[in-house]
Amino acid sequence: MTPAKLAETILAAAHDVFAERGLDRAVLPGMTAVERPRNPEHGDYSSNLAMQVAKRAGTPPRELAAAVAERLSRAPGIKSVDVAGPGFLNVRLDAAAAGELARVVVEAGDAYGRSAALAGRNVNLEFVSANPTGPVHLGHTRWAAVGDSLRRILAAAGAEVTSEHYINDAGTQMDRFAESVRAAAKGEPTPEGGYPGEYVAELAQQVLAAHPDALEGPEERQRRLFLDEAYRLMLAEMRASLARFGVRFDVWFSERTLHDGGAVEHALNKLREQGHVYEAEGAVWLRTTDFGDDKDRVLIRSNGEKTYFAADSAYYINKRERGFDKCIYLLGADHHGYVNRLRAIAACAGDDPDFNIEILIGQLVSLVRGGQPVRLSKRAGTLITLDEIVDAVGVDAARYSLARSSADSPLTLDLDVITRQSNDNPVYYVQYAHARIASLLRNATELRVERGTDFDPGLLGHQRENDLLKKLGEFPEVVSTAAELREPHRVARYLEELAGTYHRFYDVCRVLPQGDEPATELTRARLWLVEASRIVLANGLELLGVSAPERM
RNA sequence: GCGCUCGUAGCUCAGUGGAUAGAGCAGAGGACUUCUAAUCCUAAGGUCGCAGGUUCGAAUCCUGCCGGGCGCACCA
Repeated sequence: MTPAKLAETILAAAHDVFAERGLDRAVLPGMTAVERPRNPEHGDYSSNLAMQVAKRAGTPPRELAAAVAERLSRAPGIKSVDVAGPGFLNVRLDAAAAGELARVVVEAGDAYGRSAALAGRNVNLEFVSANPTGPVHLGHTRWAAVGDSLRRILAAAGAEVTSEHYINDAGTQMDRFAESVRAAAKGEPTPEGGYPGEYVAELAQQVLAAHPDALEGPEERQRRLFLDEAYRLMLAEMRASLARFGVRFDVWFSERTLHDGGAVEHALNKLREQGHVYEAEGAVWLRTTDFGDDKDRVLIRSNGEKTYFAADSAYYINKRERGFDKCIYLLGADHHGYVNRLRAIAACAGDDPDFNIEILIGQLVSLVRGGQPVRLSKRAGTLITLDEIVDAVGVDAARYSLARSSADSPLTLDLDVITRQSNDNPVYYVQYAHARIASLLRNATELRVERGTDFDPGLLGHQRENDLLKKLGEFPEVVSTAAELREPHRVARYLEELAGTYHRFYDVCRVLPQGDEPATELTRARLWLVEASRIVLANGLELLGVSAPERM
């Protein structure tokens, strides 16, 4: 029996009790969930339903709980129901009902954990959106890992997801970048306000290699050539770095196309129609203060140039017109000042800022090495790139360590630890559980022991088997909760718990026959449980973009 | 100054109002004739930043204070 099924059964029992006693059934919630008590004395599952509704039902919680318990204990698959504390219902399942879960998981396979929780949602998920003026670096990496996992998790919860990377390829920063590359090609120092990094010199060499005459001809031709070539090379490098990190972007959206295609004009007109645009001091403004921003924002400067904010507005409106009902932005805490103005764009466009736009703010990653904080700076050359991180620890360890903690919490990475690639990273604990299972299954094949088409779930009655079954049963809810709360780290934490539960099972429950012993029904039942465990570990790791190794 | 955000074990972090606050790592002790010991078991480790409040119940919600990070452009 799955937790969801049990919750339904409990709710049904409560409905019966309410009907019997003539209580108002509207007091009961439409859905309820069961918890897994930490203390094993509190049963396999517990429900606080009676306490939640007692007050409004006008019945003491313990009395209500006792009545529900009496009915519930007669339901199939239920071994016992106790009322405890202020009104908890503590439920134990039959071994057979619990063991059935192994079948549910194995038969679902890859699909175990998927749901329709967010079905019908058409989501645009924007993250990273690094400027194409430098390599993807550590500052972006957390959002790459978290964003891509979120993409996978939202999709698993049934949402239609498009991941998107915005390219700020218009404006003066691009010109400064191109001029920095050109200066490097000429062997000149970096211009004022330009980009000094080593990568700039490398780009310069690449441009010269492809175009030996790049520094000849009219100034304007040179500028254009360096702009086009440096941009093309830099963008290709960014795409390669992110692809190597396992991050998929469905759309790379160029800011230039907004300007060239008239989308900015179109957006301005739309905002005007909604009545939130005005002119003052020679500039054109959006009255974002109508919707919680602390000051109005300029769309067109008095010199006629459109602001970055105008492009942001156009981009949002463009997304909505492409059919996305939810636009999610993943931003670092250094951009939290944009939250109100972005929400105001949605409101000014006539949308619901509490539904159509969602801005997730993540805390920044800081670094220590040798116990000393490391400050990252493009200028000082202490930038750490995504490629360097992957070279040092590999994709799995990097993605996992960034995705396993809540984006809300400031993260401190110790470079000494992370580059040591030791067991300090819990990813190995999880992966090892998968590799151990894969090894066991190889041995089973060698021994010609097969899982077969059926098994007796009642044989899975050992405490450690029960623990494992319960943990496997949690997975679908972990995924849907992670999707609803936009918190991929929940999947990682769950996998660590599952791996631990599996290791403890493995420690005391022999699966395969030893020596000349024959395979038994218990062997087969445990093979179903082991395969179910492998499936959930693999499905969970997939959601994090981390590999599930066959061997370690 | 205004605003946002974070504060939980020595370290890195979980804990969407529930029962005795958890994990990993580090440190102490134990288990290899191994279905992979990258594992398991035992013990130790806490003023959940501080002080009030809300309620049957608060690490969780509210207020104030303290401390860290970040942000406050007709910049991009």
